[in-house]
Amino acid sequence: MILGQRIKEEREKRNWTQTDLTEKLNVSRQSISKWELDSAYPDIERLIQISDLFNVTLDSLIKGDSELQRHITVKGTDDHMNGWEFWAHYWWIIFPIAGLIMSFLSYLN
Amino acid sequence: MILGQRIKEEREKRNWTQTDLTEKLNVSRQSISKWELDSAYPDIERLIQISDLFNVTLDSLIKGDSELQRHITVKGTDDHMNGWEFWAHYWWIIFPIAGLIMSFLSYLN
DNA sequence: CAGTCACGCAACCATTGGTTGCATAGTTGA
DNA sequence: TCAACTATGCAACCAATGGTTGCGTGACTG
Repeated sequence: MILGQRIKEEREKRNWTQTDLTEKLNVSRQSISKWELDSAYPDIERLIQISDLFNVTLDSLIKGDSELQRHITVKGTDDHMNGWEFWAHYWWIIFPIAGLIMSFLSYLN
Repeated sequence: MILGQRIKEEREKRNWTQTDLTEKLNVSRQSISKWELDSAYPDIERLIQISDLFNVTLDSLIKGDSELQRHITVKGTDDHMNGWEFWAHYWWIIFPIAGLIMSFLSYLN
């Protein structure tokens, strides 16, 4: 579980102490320590508070998902995708490849 | 809390019974009933399983967030990013633009 | 109307998240 | 150098709650 790591990360990014978080989330400092050490997990209500406080998605907190990783997940579990979905997923790789091919063709000219 | 509603929604969308979910998630049928009635919340590990099984984001499950809302949130809260973060975020757009510029330059040749 | 399916309710139990209190390491300043 | 303070981790305890088993009920169905 990556959650503890992520919470600590976001906290330190803001130069907050665990005690600082205490006030913002209304829990004891120990709870926060536990969360960060993966010795316990915050309950759902507090998870929402945390994601709101840090302005990050729950997926980013819990799964450590970045946008990119998320696409991979979707891809791995999508049983079938139509043409449009394919484009929506892979335009970012098709685009530069197309660009490179174009430049190569121009070069041949 | 919207979670129960969302789970039920995704389950019924697939015409699954609670018992069907039982096998896929390795919990008793009662637990699932409780989740859907907001009489209990699945623990984090199972939440991840659920989001993977249904192929939806955790935010969508827990907050009821749509993709759109999610993007707005993410975008609106990025406070500052250093050079590297910028690259990490935007390489996918810089890449194809570079490709297009290259092809254009080759064309001028 | 017996059998079955899908689901909710109630009671019990075990897990675990949260709290209080104490210990430790690092830092600061007289 | 050593008290004082800060930031964090560890241990023990307790209450909350998630999960399970067992039972009840309404809706179909042959």
